[in-house]
Amino acid sequence: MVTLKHLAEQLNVSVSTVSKALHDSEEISPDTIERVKALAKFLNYKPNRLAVSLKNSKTNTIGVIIPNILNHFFAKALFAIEKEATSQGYQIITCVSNELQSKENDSLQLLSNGSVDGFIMSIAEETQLANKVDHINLILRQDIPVVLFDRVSNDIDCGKVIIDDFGAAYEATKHLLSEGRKNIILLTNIDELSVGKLRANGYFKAIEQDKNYNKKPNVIAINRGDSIEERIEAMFKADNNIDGIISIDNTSGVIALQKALKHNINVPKDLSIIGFSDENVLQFTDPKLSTVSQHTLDIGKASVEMLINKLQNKTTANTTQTIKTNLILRGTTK
Amino acid sequence: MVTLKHLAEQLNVSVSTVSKALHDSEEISPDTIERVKALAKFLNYKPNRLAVSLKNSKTNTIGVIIPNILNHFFAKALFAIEKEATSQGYQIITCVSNELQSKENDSLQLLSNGSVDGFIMSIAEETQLANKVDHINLILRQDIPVVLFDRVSNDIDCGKVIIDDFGAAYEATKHLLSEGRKNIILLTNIDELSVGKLRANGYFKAIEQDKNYNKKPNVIAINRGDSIEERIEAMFKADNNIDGIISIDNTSGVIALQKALKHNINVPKDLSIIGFSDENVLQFTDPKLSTVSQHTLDIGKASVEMLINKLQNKTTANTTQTIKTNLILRGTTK
DNA sequence: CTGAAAGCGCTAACAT
DNA sequence: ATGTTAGCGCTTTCAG
Repeated sequence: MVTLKHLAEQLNVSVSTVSKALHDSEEISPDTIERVKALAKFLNYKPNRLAVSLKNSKTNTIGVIIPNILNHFFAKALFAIEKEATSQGYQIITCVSNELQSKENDSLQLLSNGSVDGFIMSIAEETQLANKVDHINLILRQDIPVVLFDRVSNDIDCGKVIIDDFGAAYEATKHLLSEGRKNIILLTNIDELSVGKLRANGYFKAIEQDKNYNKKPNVIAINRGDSIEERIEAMFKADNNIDGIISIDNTSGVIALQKALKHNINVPKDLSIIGFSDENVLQFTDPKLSTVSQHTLDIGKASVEMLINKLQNKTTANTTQTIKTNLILRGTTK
Repeated sequence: MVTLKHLAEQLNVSVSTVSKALHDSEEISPDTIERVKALAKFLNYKPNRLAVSLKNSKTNTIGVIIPNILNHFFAKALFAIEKEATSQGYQIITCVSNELQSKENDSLQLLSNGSVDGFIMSIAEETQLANKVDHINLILRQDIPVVLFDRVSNDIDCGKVIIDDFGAAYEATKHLLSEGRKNIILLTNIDELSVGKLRANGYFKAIEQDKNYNKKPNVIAINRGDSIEERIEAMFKADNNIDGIISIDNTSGVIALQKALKHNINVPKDLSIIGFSDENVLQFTDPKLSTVSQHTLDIGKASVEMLINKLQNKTTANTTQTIKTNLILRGTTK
């Protein structure tokens, strides 16, 4: 590896002269600057990032901890985070918590030793269920900024990027009601997560407000480990008057659609379905699923911007940014 | 941040004593070791990774460059890489090339400055099309080990982890032939990639060897930007005697199945379909797609193992490891 | 058993 | 305009 010292020796100048020259310091003669740069280029000199970071006490690196990279929402968020971070001159170190609090804590510990300047993360399911967030607050207390996205906690005082989960589900339900649907099911496999609860509340509120709707809210919560397909099959068998489904996670909607078609239910004539965004599965269905679009790319981008602002002391307050969603009506709604 | 110096001052010993104590050096008295460790634990001391890396000239970090994180194959590979690396005490820094040679090169340059000990990567489409791999060879020449997985190049002399693409497609095609299929189409949207070519060759070979098969091989290559759905619709319209489809990428098979069902073709009675693995879409189809399973997790794991062996000088030769695939017959084959 | 000192590669205040 | 020096946090040789 080529170092400043190498360059200095070759050119018979001091290390500091070389360093200054490469930074276009006023102190150095144009002539020297040119010679230094020429040799640096020739030898493909690249400043050692570790040394620079150690010296400056900043790494230009962001630690990203996501619960599950095989979930398309998080993959997409990671994609956006990587893109925005790179464009702002930051690297990212990625860790996957696998929904486990222990792994989440390990990653936090592992990286909070000078490896990263701050964290962007979405809380593991286990952490959220137990609402044990001390490990994250510990990081904050070490003055390492954290930005939470999607899955957040009220017990953590930090920057947050979320969507209006309540409002999005409320609007989606209202749409189904406006179609005149009389038997609307809410389908969820994220019942215990903060976002799941908020979305369910949006559904409850919309139902409750509608004087003409006679049925009680009806939630089908699918637990981890349960077969989504079987639950949905059973649902259709148990009640053949379902005329509206709102799925608040990113898979059960597609599966419901597929099962409905298999049962020869006419979608959207006799049954409307609205899912929460996962655009990548849309190409696999016909008709195409109507969804609440989460603008995942915006969420990732906003998270990076918020963290970098913190890192560069442009912001000091902890704000919560709400990314707006929109209902995209495709083939599974009237 | 707590440093060795802090501990040393608190305990009235020297920095080197503290360092040695924390490493259980024989030179230090058990008593001192205990005191040092107790304080370190109390203050939650964590060695600064940058300093350690700088000192030791190794980072215990692997640079991972993948073409597209929204492709489920790569997301899964990344998942496996992260998992195995973590379990072996390595961190990963993730970069996404977005199939662009320029971004691939940027990442390589960015990280080859002491940030990582080695790379695991799959070549960007652009790089593979042009077969311009100098930027990768440049890294190798700097003695930074590289392991390539899935998309490789003969012009790069390094460790490689691949599947037997030729053999997998050959076997899959043979299976369709053994069912007595007489009009088998090969569907691909990765026509230009090395793996795509190899798989197509497997198909050609199987067809060629079968004396009873009268038709010529028939490849439908879908280009980037083309609508997969439209191409497949057109395919079914143009020829209503298709009785076998082998899809060698991880999406066109599912789409073909969906379109076939829409055209009321009886799968698998009148049409068999075999895809290349993308287990995550399986839950969305009925019948379930028969696939060549790529064992993506094994690919990721093997890549990490190969790289770490290189890093730890356990291996010196550049080997190519072939992960075996297997044909999983589900609902879309007889 | 413990400590001093050098050095990893870099930056920056402080000479000259 | 250029050089000297100190120091970021750590490890390790060598001296005591």
